[in-house]
Amino acid sequence: MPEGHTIHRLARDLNRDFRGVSLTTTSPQGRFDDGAYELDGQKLVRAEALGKHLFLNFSFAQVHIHLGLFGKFRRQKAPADPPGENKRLRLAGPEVVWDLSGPTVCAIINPEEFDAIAKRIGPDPLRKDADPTRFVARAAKSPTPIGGLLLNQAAIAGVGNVYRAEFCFLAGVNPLTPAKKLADETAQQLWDLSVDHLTEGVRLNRIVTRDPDEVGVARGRIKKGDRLYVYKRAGQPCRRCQTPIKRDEIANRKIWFCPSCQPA
DNA sequence: ATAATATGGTGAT
DNA sequence: TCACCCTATTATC
Repeated sequence: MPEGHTIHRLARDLNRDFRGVSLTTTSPQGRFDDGAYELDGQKLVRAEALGKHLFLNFSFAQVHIHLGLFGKFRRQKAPADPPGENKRLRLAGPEVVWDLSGPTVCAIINPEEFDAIAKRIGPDPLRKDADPTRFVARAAKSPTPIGGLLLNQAAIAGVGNVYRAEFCFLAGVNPLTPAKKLADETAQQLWDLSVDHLTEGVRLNRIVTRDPDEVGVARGRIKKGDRLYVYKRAGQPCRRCQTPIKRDEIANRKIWFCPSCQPA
């Protein structure tokens, strides 16, 4: 399940497999039949990620994909298994096949629609063209809890529920703190954390915020269950101070924090 | 076998 | 703030 790193990694992997390749496209599920028919036989010019949005730029069409909470892309070497019931889109090249299931969005869009999305979302820490001052300035004005602002894709694009909780911990910030009460330096620190950790997320294709030195192995070798500081660890001891981790809710989503390392 | 849960987002109220 | 959409995996009976 996807935060921004997943989508950027996907764009990279799809480019490696399919950039410049003519693809056979089908919608085994049938819910994207028209689109798949239109794309069929076109070359993938480039896959690109903007926050949690994925764009597949074909020779004569652009596809917008958003995985939502459930969406997945899976890769197989050809020859591929027969597609199951729930494949919205199959992209088949001569050597590799990618299947998309469960997306919130999978649609052909026009340039105006692309521009509208690009304009709507905030700076993306995984993009070189991102402007962090937009995030810092917005935080300085926002009465929203910082734990909520970090989930707002118009404020910072690509951060999800795992990273938002982990970044607040790493910055020593209580997630309920109104964003505008934070020093600009703290907002900037949250931005810097997002750049570092999302980049690591792309590299590892997984979320690992834990300091490898604490565990004594490389970040990529940290075992499941040891990779995060607070996410889904309610009641368990803080990895830094042993205080039991607390759970709360911000913006309809659960969030976890250490009441001692992240005081109100 | 069935229920609960999940790294997301939209649109109505 | 809430209901709802999308699917797969894990937990509970």
